[in-house]
Amino acid sequence: MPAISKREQIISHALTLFYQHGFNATGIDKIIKDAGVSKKTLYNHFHSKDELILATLRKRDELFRNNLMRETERLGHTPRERLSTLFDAVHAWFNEATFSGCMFINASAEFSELENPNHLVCAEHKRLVRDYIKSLAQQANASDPEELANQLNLIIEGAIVNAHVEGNKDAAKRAKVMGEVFINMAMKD
Amino acid sequence: MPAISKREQIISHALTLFYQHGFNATGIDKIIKDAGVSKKTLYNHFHSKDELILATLRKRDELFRNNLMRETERLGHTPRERLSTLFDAVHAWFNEATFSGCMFINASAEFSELENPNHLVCAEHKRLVRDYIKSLAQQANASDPEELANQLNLIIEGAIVNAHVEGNKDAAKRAKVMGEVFINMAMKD
DNA sequence: GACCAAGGAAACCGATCTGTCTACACTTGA
DNA sequence: TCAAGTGTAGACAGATCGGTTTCCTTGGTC
Repeated sequence: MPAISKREQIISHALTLFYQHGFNATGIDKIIKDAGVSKKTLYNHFHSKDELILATLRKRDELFRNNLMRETERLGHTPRERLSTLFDAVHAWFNEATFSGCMFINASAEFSELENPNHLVCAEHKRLVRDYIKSLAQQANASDPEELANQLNLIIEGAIVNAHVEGNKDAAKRAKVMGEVFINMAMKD
Repeated sequence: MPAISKREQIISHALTLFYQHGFNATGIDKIIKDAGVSKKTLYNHFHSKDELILATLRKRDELFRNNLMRETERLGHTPRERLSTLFDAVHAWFNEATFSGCMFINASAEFSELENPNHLVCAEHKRLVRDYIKSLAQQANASDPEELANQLNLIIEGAIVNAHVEGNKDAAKRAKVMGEVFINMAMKD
């Protein structure tokens, strides 16, 4: 058993390539070349490119949410603070050198039918992120945690679009100010 | 001179195909088949697929903004009202049968480098939409029209993502409620 | 009637796509 | 020692990609 399994190796490189160049634009040959595996090995682990895409999206969901939660909780110590530092974590993400938008928004663009399995994973990811925000809102005793989560999530989505389409690296700062408005509204009553 | 020029005919069909299936996933052969023109004709009017994509995005920008402005102004009669009916126009868009997200967000996903000409047109489109909102905010005597436009725009972007990725047809309703908060804040002082 | 630009149909080009297959090397456990 | 499993390298298949070219028709215009 190698230190990193071939499967993980393939997913890891596919992740980078799909994220930077898109799904349709990234060929299998490029993936196996970067990952340093043979085509046979890839097709031993994944029956098709689509299956690889699915596995890649699932991996990205895991990595992304873990990172978001870790950063949010590292920067803020009370639930109330964390509703705010959520935006700081997002800000840090926007300013990573490899930032290329939200992989799930990007995937939804290429697999636009809602029933498409790849698209479904994207919707699921968005739901899970919102669930996390909701749990923070609940711990902070917001008046309507679900609605606050929906609002903050929507603001973050808007900031992501702003950051990616227009290259606005400060999109999260405005989003934070806007978010505070709703956080305060949900706290005072 | 035909009623509809071949050029417009090609752009029109390319628009539908690119919007529904994406840019990389849509082949030239499919476009010429749908448009009912020969490949020769297409390459007489456009030197490359990329040039066609660029022309298609420009056309979409024109059509989209005209429609957004028309609907917004049909539904609201004062500038203040129109800041609000903007969201109703967006709501109607989300509920069109062919809704498939924002074509410019989608294009930015496939052409992710900011310097890519196709991506630049997307950024320009977003700027123009924001300029329109800003002009409404100015007419409504908002305290900081530019900032209000940035805020409402960000909320709309978030709603678009919500509507497309998760298929939430009511995303614009929440966005409207959220938008009103900032509109009221910018009006009272 | 002569000319010409525009378009249509389709062959063709080289490249690339996803996916399959063969041949061979290496490790590991029985 | 041998069999099985896993890997590599890479040829190959068949389709499709963007794009070029050839040949032919059509519809004006002088």
